[in-house]
Formats: sequence, structure tokens, C-alpha cells
Amino acid sequence: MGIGDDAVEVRAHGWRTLAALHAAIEAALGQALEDEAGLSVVEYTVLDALSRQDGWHMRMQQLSRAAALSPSATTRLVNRLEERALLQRILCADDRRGIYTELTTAGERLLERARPVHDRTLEAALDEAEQTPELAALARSLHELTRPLHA
Amino acid sequence: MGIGDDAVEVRAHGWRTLAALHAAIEAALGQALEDEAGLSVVEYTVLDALSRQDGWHMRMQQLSRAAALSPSATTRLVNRLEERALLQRILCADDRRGIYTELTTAGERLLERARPVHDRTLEAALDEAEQTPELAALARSLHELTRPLHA
DNA sequence: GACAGATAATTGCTTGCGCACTTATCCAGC
DNA sequence: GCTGGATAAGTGCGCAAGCAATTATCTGTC
Repeated sequence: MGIGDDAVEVRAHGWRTLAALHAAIEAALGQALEDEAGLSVVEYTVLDALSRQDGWHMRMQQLSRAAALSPSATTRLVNRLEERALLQRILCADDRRGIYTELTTAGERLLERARPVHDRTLEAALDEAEQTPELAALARSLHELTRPLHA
Repeated sequence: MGIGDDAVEVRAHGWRTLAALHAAIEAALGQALEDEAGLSVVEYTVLDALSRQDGWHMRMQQLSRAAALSPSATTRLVNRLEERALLQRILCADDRRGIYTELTTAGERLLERARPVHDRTLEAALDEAEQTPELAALARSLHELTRPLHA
């Protein structure tokens, strides 16, 4: 096995580890958020992304990217959240193709209730990962990512 | 904002980055594998996991864990792969509840064809991530995970 | 100012997933 | 050696996802 093959194997292993850690965190978050706030992970992600816009609107497409979802899935996700009165669609005057979404106060309240659940569960999931041999290194490396600029 | 809130924000940011990188890689792999080998990412993952067992069998449950899938989803995934003659179920004599699976030669051949696609696509996806500001740090940190023992 | 091509969002359709329940088998204690 | 509880896998069902096609709107070119 040459040095090139080695690099291939390292990447493949890194990817498997990444996928495993992702699955573990997502499962933990999904359970907790569903139980305690009636939200799936993507639903929480969307509400959180909206709140992060700090009162400013977000187009469907930005939501798609934030949630890593197809446009059609985003439409239906927004439908569900709108039916639950957690967000509103706002037709945008300057580009009538575009649709903005923003949190309702009910959405903000639910998010306030869900956020501590999310944060606590994420911490627990990462702690657990740090004690799992295959995941520990990657889990720890998350601490060292450069901070987001707005924080 | 106190120091505790800071840690919370760092974790949340790390998780969003992990999720974004995961989504990017999965999308790239899914496209390429589907186009060039007719396999989804989980299907490839299962075949690859089986081949990594080096001729040894794998129980359904191990497959579940390797693919981060529920038992029922694993059953159906194995059904699909068995219908395509890529793997075989083998009833296990010493525990008749358990079912082992192993690659057929057709499965091995398809995997041989798919693996370079996978490896090449993964490399490209990671390269691209390393040039995306939000993802670069995490993508690079994958190189530094401790190597798997059997490699 | 009309037309061609691009872009934003939605809808129809198919597929794969998880949950809850069922079936088959193992094993521990009596 | 039988019975109760645990464990492995499979099934019925509803839901959410992606792809391809559709509709509405914008933009540049003549």
C-alpha cells in the first residue's frame, strides 16, 4: 500500500467518523427536542436560523441552505411551521417571486423554550462523544474552530 | 453574555459546521455514486462495511450501527441489496435469530467499481470544503484524527 | 416594449425512513 | 424441561425527503 492509498484511507476514515458523530448528535437532539418541544432537528434549525437573523427576514432559499434541504422540502417544512403559527410568510414587494419568512411571537417563545433543551443536549452528546474512543478526537476538535464573527 | 454562554455558542457553532460539512460531503457522494454506480450513500456504506470485515460475516445489527440506520430500515436496505444480488443473507447456525450477511462476487465487483468514485469524490469534496471559509478548519482537522488500528 | 432565458417557489409522484408491533429464538432460574 | 423475560429480525403504517415538471416573476437584448 503506497502513500497515496494511505491518504485515501485517512480521508475515508475521517468521513466515517464525521458521519458517526453527526448521527449520534442528531439522534440525541432529535429525541430531546421532539420530547420536550415537539420539534424535529431541521425544524429547530430553521427557527434558530430565523432568530439569528435578528429580526430580519430570510428568503426560502437561504432557509434551504441553512437546513441543507431541497427547495421542495423547504416549502413543505415552512408550510408545517406556518400551520403551527410559528412563522409567517411575507410577500416581498421588490421581488415578487421571493418570499420572506419571519418568526411569530409564538415561534420566538417556543424557540426560547427549545433552546436550552438543544444546548444542554448538545453538550451532553459532545461529552459522551469525547468519551468514545473513535469519536473523541473529532468531538474535541469542534472546540477549536474559529469563532463566528458575530459572537 | 457570560463565559458559560460563550461555551454554549461555540458548541452550537461547531455543530452547525459539522452538519454543514456532513451535508456537503453526503450530497457530493450521493450524486457521484448514484450516477456512476447506481448506489446511494448508505448502500455504499453497507457494502464497504461488509468488505472491510475481510471475508467475515456481519450481523444485521452491526450493519445498523455502521450505517446509522434503524433495524427496520436495515432490513429493507438489505432486501434491496439482496434483490440486486449484491449480498446474501446467511442463516447463522449457532444463533438462529441472527442473520449474517456477506457480499456476493457481484457485490464485490460493484464495490471495486464504486470505491474509486467514492474516494475521488470525497477528496474533491474535502478540497472544496477546505476552500470554504466556514468549513475549512473542520475539513482540515479530519486529516489529524488518529489512524484506525487495522490500517 | 416584447421576447428569451434565468430564477424563486410550489406541486405531483415515488422512495426510503422511523416508530410501534409482531414473530422467532435464546437463556436463566426453578 | 418449562416458563418468563430478553434479544434479533421483520412488517404495517404514516411522514418527510428528493426529483422533475410547473407557475410566476425578473432581467437583459434587440
